[in-house]
Amino acid sequence: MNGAPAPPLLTAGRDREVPPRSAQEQTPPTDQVSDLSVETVIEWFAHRGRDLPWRHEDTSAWAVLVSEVMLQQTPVSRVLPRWTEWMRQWPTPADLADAPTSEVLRCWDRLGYPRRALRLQECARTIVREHGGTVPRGLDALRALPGIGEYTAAAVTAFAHHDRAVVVDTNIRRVLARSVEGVALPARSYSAAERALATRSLPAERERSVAWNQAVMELGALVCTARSPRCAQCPLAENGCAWVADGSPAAPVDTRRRQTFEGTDRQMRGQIMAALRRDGEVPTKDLLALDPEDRPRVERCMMSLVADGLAARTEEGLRLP
DNA sequence: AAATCGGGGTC
DNA sequence: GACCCAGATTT
Repeated sequence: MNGAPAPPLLTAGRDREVPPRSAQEQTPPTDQVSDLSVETVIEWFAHRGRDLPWRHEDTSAWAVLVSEVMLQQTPVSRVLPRWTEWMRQWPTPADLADAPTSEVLRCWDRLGYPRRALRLQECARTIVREHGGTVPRGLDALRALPGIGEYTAAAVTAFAHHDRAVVVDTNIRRVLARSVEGVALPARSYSAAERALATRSLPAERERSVAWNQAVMELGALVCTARSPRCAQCPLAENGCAWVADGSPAAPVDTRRRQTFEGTDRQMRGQIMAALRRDGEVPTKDLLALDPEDRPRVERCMMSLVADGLAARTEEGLRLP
């Protein structure tokens, strides 16, 4: 555990400003979150942190895992009602394992990336089959579960099992990029240098590490936000934030452009899934009407949904699996 | 390393 | 209209 050799400490993101260091420098880098900052952020969280249901003491490890999967690329506000209904219907892994997949996909509703719902059910089945129905401990065992990657395995370890783990999500990346590196935004892709920074910023003591993970993530979600950070309310602003100390320099303009959603297969798949959730079964002719101009696109998306296990073929068209 | 995978709120 | 959101998986 944590046995991986530390990546080169001086590698920085492509678009990072890094103070020049000589190549033969021997001393370990000091750029990390100070003990005082850790205390300050944990204290801030105690007063300003949100009261989210999956943070309650009596919430099961499984319920925490479900929340983490739902929160992958999905804002808290949209997860809240879906998580509540989901946990009411399927409180344990065994409950979800036995549920009809069509109902699972309907309850997932419009959370997006519905393959997450399929993987969550597969995850439940694996937990029942291989772990006696209880969420396993340990990063390796968690990572082996469907739909559980590096982040979610660490989050479940920290927030469900209350063990020490290096949690790095988009919020934590941003807080560390600003407060330690002094840059407005982290690079688009997650680097080994960032993992190393998060690792050396994590308090050694178990209980404090859990509190830090929770608190710094919340700070990124509520204060150190991507668009217009509320530095006036930030406990780090006058307490060592490198970005504020630097005069809050703007992020370099990003010339790359993201794929527009309109007209993509993703949008079409979403429309087909919406129709299936509503009617259960939909004739092909009705699906083709979703884009009369581009029949190949509709057929391609129907094929991919079947291949993903999100839909099944009927004589007429598609139905929920 | 890059592409793909939803959907909606927000600026 | 572009960006963002407690990422994972595949190529």
